[in-house]
Amino acid sequence: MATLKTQLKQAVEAAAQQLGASIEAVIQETPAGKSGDYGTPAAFLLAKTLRQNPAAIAAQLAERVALPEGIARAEAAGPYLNFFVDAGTFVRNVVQTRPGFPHQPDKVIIEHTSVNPNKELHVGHVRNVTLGDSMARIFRAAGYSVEVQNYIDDTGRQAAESLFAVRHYGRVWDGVQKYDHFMGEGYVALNADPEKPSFQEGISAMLHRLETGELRGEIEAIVHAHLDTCFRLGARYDLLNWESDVVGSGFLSQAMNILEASPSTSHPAQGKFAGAFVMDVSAFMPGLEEPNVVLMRSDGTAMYAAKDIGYQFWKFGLFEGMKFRVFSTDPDGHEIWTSHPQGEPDTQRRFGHAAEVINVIDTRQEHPQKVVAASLGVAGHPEQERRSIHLNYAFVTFEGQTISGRKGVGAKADDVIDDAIERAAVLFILKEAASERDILSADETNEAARRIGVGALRFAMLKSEPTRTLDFRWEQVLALNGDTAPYVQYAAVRAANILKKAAAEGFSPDGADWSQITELELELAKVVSRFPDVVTTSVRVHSPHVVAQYALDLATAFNGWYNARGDDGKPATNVLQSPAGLREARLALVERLRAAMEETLGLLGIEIPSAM
RNA sequence: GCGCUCGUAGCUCAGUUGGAUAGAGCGUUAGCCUCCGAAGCUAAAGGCCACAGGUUCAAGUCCUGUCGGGCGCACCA
Repeated sequence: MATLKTQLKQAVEAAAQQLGASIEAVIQETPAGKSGDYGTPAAFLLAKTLRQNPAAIAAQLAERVALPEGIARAEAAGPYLNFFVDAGTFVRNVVQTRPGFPHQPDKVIIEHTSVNPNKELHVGHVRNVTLGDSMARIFRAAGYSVEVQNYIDDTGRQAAESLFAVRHYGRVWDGVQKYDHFMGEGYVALNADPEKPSFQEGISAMLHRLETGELRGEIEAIVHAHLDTCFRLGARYDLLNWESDVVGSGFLSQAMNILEASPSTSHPAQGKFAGAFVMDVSAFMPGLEEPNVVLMRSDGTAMYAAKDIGYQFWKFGLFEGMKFRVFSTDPDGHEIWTSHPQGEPDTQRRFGHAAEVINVIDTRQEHPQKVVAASLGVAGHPEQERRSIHLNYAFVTFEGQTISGRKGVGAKADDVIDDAIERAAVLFILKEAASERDILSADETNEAARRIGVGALRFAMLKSEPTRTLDFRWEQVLALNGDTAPYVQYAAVRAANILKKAAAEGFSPDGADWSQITELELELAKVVSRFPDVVTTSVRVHSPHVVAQYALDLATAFNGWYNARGDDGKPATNVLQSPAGLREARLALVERLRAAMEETLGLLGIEIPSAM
C-alpha cells in the first residue's frame, strides 16, 4: 500500500496536471510552528509555466487536489500548499500498518572485517565490523538477499611475520590467552626488534610455507579467535574467502588473461616498469602523475590489487570454481562456510553471483579499490564496475593518536568490549539497588549489561557519517546517556513496562477509540511513519548513520510524549489513567513505538535489555 | 604538487531530491520524581553554516575559487 506521503505526492501531481503542467512534487513535514502537518512547495515549480504567482497557484491547487483518506483538508499558506491530517485516522493507520519491503531480485555481497590474521582486532576494526554488519541488516530489511563475506589474507606478510615471531622467539601458547592476542604479542615484539632486518630471509620462507597451505591450521586458529571477537559485537557472516583459495582457483591468472586483451594494459619493455604487467587507469583516476599501476611485478609475483581483481570478478559470478565447506557455527546456530581446497564444488551457485558488491574498507585503500572497479570496466563489464561500491570510512584515531598495529598503539577490541559491558553493569547494579524494581538474577543482569554495553559501542561507531574521522575516546564512546544506544534502549524498556503493567491490570489495545486521539499522539505517530523512508535513504547512501539518527528521533519523541504535561502541570499522557477508549488507543500506540524502536535498533545490531 | 575528503554552537555531531524561523547530545545555568522507571523531561544561554563570488523565485545543501584540517599518490598490504 502506498504511504500517505506517496498518496499526497500523486494527488498534488494530479492537481498540477489539471492546471496544465506536470511536475515532480515534493512532500515534506511542515516546520514546527507552521500550520498543517504536511506541505509542498509545488506551486513554485508551476509559477514559471503558468505565469502566475506561486500563492495564487497554491490556492488553486488547494481547491482541486483530491484528498487521500486520512487527510482532513488542504489549505494554501502563501506559496505553500499544506495538508491537515485527521489525527485519529492517521494514528490508527500507523498503528495498524507494519511496513514491509518487496523482495528485491538483486543479490548483494557485503565484504567486511577482513582483518589480517596475525594479531587481535583493535578499535579501528570495530568500526569496520559494525558498519558492514549493520549495512547487511539494513539491506536485508530493504528486501535484498545479502551474503556477508570476510576475506582472509592468509598469504600476506603480516601473517608470515607473526608466525615467524612465534618460532624465532620460541614462544609457547599457554592455551588460556586468546590466541590472536598471543600471536599479536610476537608480531609487536618482532617489529620492535632492532635485528628485524636480518630476519627477512626467515620471513620470506614463512611466506612461502603459507602459500603452500601447510600452515593453514595455525591461521585458522587466529581466524576463530577473530570471529569470537566479532560475534561479541553481534556480527554475522556467511562465507570466509581465503586469498590462497582465490589464487589457487586460478582467478588471478584468469583475470590477468582477460585484462591482457585490453588496450589499457601493457608489458613495458623499458623504463621503470620494465618487465612488469601494468594497467593504465588514468581514465578512472584523473590527475594521477603516473597513469600506470603495476598488477604483476617483473619477477612474476602478483600485487595485492591483482589478487583482489580476481576475487571481485568471482563475486560478480564472472569466474567459477572455488570449493567450499563448513567452517564453524555462529552463536545463533547458523553455519559459516569457508573456501577450502578440499571443499565441495558450488554446484547450486550458492555463493557469489552478486548484482552489487559492497566492500567495507577504510578510506586509505581508495586507490586500490578504484583499480579493482576499473578493471571490470577495462574487461568490458561496465555494469559491474558501476555496482562495485567501496564503502569507505575514515580511520579511527585513539585518544588523538594514530593507531598502529605494528607498534601496538591503540585499544584492543576485546578490551573495549569488556570495558563497555563493565561500565553498563556497574550502572545497572547501582540503579537496581536504588529503585524498587525487581532484582534480576546474575544471568539476567549480565545479559542486560552485555546488550547495553555492546549497544553503546556499536551506536557510537555508527551514529555519524563514515567519512568522518572518528577519535575514539573512552568517555564519549562508552557514554550511557545522551545521543546513545542506552537512551533508545531505555525508552523501549519504559514502553515495554507500560504494556506489562497494562496487561497486569487487564487492559489490552482492543477497543481503541481513535476519535479521542490528541495532537500529542499525532506527533509520535508521524515519527513512526518515517521508517520506510529512513531505510530507503540508508540503502541509497550506503550508510547506517541515517538509521541511528532515526532511532534517536523515535526515542526523543517517545520520551517527550511520555513526560508531556498539561496546562495544570499534571501528566497529560498517562496511559493507564486515560479514559476508556483513549487508554486502549494509547496502549496500541505505545506497542507500535516499542516495536519500531526494537526494529530500528535491530538494523544496527543492537538488542533491547529486559530492564535497565 | 595532484587526487579524494571534511570545515555547521565552547566540544562531538545531525540537517532527506535545493524549499518555510538551521537542530540534537555533551558541557554551563535554572527547574521537574505525592500519576505508568530521573540512563528521563522542561527551559535559558550559545550560530557571519570557514571565506569570496556565481546559479536560482529559493542555497548549510548545487557550481567556481581561496583558506584550513585529514587521507592517499610504491614492482607494500
